[in-house]
Amino acid sequence: MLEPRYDHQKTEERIYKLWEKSGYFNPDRLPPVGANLRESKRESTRKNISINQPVNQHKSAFTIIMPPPNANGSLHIGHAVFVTLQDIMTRFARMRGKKALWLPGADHAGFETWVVFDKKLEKEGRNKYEIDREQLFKEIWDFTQNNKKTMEDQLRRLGASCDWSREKFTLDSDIVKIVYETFEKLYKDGLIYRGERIVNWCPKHQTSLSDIENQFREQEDPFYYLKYGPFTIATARPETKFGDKYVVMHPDDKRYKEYAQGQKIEVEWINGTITATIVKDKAIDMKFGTGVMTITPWHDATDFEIAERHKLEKEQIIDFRGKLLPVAGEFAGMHIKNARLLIIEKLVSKGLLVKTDEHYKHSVRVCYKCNTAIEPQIKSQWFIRMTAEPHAQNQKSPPAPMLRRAGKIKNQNGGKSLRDLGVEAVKSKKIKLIPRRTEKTFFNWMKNLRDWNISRQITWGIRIPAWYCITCGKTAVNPKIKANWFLIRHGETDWNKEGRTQGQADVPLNGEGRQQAKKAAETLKHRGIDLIISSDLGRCRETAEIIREATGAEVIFDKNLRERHLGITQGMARDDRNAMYGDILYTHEGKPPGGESFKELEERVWESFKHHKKSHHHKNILIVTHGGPIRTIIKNIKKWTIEEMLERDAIENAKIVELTISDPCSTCGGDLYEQDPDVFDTWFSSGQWPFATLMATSDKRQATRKNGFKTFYPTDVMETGYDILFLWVARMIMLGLYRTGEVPFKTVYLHGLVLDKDRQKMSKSKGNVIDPLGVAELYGADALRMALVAGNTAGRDIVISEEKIRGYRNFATKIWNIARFVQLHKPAELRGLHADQRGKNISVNPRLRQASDGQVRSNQRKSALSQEDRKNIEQVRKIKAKVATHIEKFEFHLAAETVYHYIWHTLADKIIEDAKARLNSADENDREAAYQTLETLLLESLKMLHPFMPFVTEEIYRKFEPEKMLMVEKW
RNA sequence: GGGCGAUUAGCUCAGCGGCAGAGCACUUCGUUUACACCGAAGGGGUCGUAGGUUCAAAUCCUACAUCGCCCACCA
Repeated sequence: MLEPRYDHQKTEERIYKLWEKSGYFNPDRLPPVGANLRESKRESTRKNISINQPVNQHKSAFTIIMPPPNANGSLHIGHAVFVTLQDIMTRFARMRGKKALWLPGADHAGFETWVVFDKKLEKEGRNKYEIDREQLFKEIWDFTQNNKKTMEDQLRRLGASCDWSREKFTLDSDIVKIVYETFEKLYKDGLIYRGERIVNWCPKHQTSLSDIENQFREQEDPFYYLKYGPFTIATARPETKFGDKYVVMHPDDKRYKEYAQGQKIEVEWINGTITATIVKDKAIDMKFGTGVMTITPWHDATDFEIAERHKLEKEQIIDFRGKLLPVAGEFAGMHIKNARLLIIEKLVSKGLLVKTDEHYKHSVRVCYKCNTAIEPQIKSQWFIRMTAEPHAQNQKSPPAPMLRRAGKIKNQNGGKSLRDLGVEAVKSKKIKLIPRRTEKTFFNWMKNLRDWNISRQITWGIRIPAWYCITCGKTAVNPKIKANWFLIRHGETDWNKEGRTQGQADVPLNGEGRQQAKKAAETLKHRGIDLIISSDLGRCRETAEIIREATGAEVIFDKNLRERHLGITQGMARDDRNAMYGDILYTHEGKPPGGESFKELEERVWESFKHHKKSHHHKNILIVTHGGPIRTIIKNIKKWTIEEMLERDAIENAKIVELTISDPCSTCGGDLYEQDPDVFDTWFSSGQWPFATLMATSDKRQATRKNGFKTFYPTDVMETGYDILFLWVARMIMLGLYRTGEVPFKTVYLHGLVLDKDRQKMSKSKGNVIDPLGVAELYGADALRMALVAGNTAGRDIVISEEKIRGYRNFATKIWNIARFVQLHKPAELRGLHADQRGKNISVNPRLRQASDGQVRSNQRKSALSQEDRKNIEQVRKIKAKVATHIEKFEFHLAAETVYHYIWHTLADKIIEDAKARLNSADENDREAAYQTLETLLLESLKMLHPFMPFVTEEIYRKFEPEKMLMVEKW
């Protein structure tokens, strides 16, 4: 008997476990159609099934790839929206007999996680720049893995019927491999290039960002009109103006027709007289200001493009931390914030400031995460070419130099650009966006696409698979890596600390040195070191020993890797040594009394290195040695002169230098490479998510998985928030089409943001955040799901309030009580019988069920049903069909409201009320018919409510059909 | 500057050519016998404004007003 009140807290977890245990989340393990039996019963009934049923009737697949939540926090209410909508579609498809796959995952979320983790470090009083790259990566890895685990549990709490056996993380090695292949293919097709181009630099996070990772902030700044020779130019950023030596005007501007392109004039400028060159360019707006401007190509995108067009020189004025470079003269080294007013003062004193507009309003690009003003910089970065002709949409932009070889470009798409591929897929309706109006937004954005910078200067992410030949700099994309070699200097000694010359003196590590070695060992632990080759001097030997303990690699010693012998200077304080022997020490061939020359060291060490490389080139080797030998090795690889080498900073204690060995470089024959230090923009990897996940789920254990991609791709629906239409959806469309030749999904359903009942965006600072798990705890996941669906259309923001959720909790109780009522009125002769027995003995119920499915109607015991009964059964059939149509048309709100209305205001308020008298009737036949009708209506209602409120419906269904699972019942 | 959207009951929103709808809130009444997380009845709207198309407009078209979102290299 059902409890008087439905207790979601006791039920939901139990039901979820039941589903998960059944294995039916995995479409490969769905029961044959019509053979819906619980796990425990399966074996015993298998024979029966095979006689009557074909083994698998699940012909077509239905696939949704879950937008992988960022593994840097826990789920918020926005996640609950996607869980609800996607679960509705998946459960509906499953009940419709499809091989329904909802593939879950999590995103490492490169920059976003980096920002979150950075804040965490700040709180802990740590600085990310002082943490070793490998160490930092590992910490963030652990952080994301923990979050991921939490999120998985949360998804379960919300009832997500996704196939956990296929779950993927964006950093899984099989995913990374696929991402690398895409990168390589793009490179070979000429759609990806590395170039010195202007990028959006966030000075706080010290990385470049793509164009869409910026926001615009309106602000008011003083606007300075400056005298520049015969012209007046205006700027809001005087601190960039030091190097301005081009003055640009529109070619048609009559005011300046006396000036010719290329003409040179002398002008008095901030730090003295400079020679300015006249440039005529149509990018100038004649109506703005004086119609003349000077340009700063290094720090402004427009200026950069003008400079590219006219092949002008570019000079960096501001460094990557926002400080002025030597070109700024007396202001060099100052932060631009502090320098600005001082520069203005100087301009005033030189009589160069014409006037100031104090209230100039303009929008400034800011980092979308930290709101710091973006500082455009020129940097060598990887870009994806989005358009057929570089910047063709914009006559102001010429082809970037690196793209001049346009003629060579070829790819399988008949030379179509990524943009064209995407636009055509949507235009031709191969991909449909819901709501339809977002297609306009999509086209509008695609029209103005610019090349996409995918390099990020952060640690957290997928390292770009580009290696550069250390000797000549040639690029090798995704090369076959034979081995990784590491050079490490020993840890600190007391002599290091005191600045005493060590040479070959046998000095032990100090405490700090041992700590450094341990830290390095931690880092190297995961790098698969096969062999450690160490200098035999104590400080190296100890370092090697510490690393051996962590990595388990064997250690061999090599005297030839010792530090340079410094003869009588060994033990001397550095200053004294340099005073006495500096002239000799810092030349190639000079040597101190009793010591070695640099040349001798170099010959000894380089011979040794070459020897080891020859014998161990296929192994991962760690060489533990000293500062001198490491610099020597690098000098020889890079073919530096001794002067070039001496210019470089000394190697720090326990500093690791990484070298990759691959096939010899086709240009110089060298086989040592260093990897690009940058990682991918997260969206480059998540843009490949639909095909990457399916390609990667070819599990060795299950033969059926091998065709995972073939069966489930293209996927059916991509359901996500409209806020990432450009960031993610557009990229998936383009990369999916490019890589697989097919659309990644047929329909895109975009939902809105979740707002509170006052239409406010939820934010932690406003304190109006609704925690979906808290709500699920309080009112049940079913109630939350219903509240998120009802009354909301695609693409519109979703307003949710506690009252609304409470309303649907009441609904769960309502249907529970309907079930109680029905159960309570079960005629005595039907009570205590199991469902299948009942079927055999009485066979009323199955017949009714058939009728409700609109199938053949049996004449057997027809008289038992009243006219009204038949009408009611016909009605529920119609309602169910209507609900199905709504779901198929992605009108989830209408589907939900239809079910709600039927159950509450038709089934409960009318049908049940009308049935009360008959259920107490003296006529046994009538009583039975009334009951059977009600039970049928209830079970049909449960079916159509199930995708929306899976827990309570499953729980009730089990009370009536203990052998069956509603989740896989036929709709 | 360009694009997209919204304006319907007190609130949140559906409806998008055929008698103005839902949930919540409100009013009145009811309830021993599935449910007060309930039931019955009810009040409440010139569908932003002004034109137009149509037999018929909340719905289609055109302006306007107000609000919101997205995109954008006027120095």
